[in-house]
Amino acid sequence: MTDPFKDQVLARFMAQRGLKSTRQRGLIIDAFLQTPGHLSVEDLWAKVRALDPKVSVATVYRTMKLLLDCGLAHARNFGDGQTRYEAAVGKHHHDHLICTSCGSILEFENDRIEALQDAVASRHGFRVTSHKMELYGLCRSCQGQLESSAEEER
Amino acid sequence: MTDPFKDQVLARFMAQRGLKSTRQRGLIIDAFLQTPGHLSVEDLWAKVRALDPKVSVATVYRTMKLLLDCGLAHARNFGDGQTRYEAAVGKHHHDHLICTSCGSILEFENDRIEALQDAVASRHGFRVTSHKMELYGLCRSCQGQLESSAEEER
DNA sequence: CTGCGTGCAAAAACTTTGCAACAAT
DNA sequence: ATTGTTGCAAAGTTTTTGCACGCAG
Repeated sequence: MTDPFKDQVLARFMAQRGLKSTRQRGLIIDAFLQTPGHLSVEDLWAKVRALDPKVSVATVYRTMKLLLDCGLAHARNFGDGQTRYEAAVGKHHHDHLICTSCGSILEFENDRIEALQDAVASRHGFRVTSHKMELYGLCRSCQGQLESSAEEER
Repeated sequence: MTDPFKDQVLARFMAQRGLKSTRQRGLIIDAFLQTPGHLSVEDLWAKVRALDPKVSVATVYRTMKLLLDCGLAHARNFGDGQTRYEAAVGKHHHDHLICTSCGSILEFENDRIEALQDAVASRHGFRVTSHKMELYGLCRSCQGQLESSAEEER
């Protein structure tokens, strides 16, 4: 693993629970942490199999659950049938703009929104541990392609 | 159907596409629109079967896709394996606070957050058509219950 | 009539699990 | 040695589909 902080998070988590560090876990976790973006288990499995064709999907699923539990990964659901995973540490929290036409995903972060979220939550007595926010719409280029209908500039 | 507006939306949608109005669709759509909250297909199917035991799940799935397409329903994914549906019209847009301990869901709306979302989107050239936002954490009562267990340092 | 809609069962797609062999501590 | 881990295949879940029959327009 390249990042000493993640390394430590993981090491402590595993030590606390008596988990063992295996070759497969190493492969999967490295591949996951080194890949930016939103990976499905299928994606990740493909990457890992390139390094070791014997690793089974089950192990990938099990390892992702591990990363989820220790907070190094977040799960996302963008509406196609698959759960996608994203590295969670070493990167600011961010949310997503998703183009419903071409499927492209743009990330953004906005502290003011986060602050308002916390405010809303505490108003309801909640202690927020995580959140997700997705904005769906048309990206710039897809808007251009659908230009046939009249529209105003801003 | 009880709501003349939804009625019209649906009627127009179906007319445009040459879809037919059947007893099953009526049952399913009525049951759906009359139920507040976040229904899984299973939930909805149960309600419909109480009225007509012969309706199949397949029809429920097919009808929900219909409602999704015409904008009368929104799909949600709260992280358990099921897609949940929620009536979309005649109710302000709202977001969700989800308790990760007891699973309770609280709805809220916040115009300032919405305004910021739009601002962020247009800064990226997006035209937003919809969004979802979910805050995960502990609700008031679950915070109380977990008070006893001492917090490990991180 | 014509074609869309329905139920049923089979099939898909995605994830989880039981189990015996295996590896890390 | 002991105990957690893996691969494989079987089993679960949730959702989709093919088909022949039925029903709305």
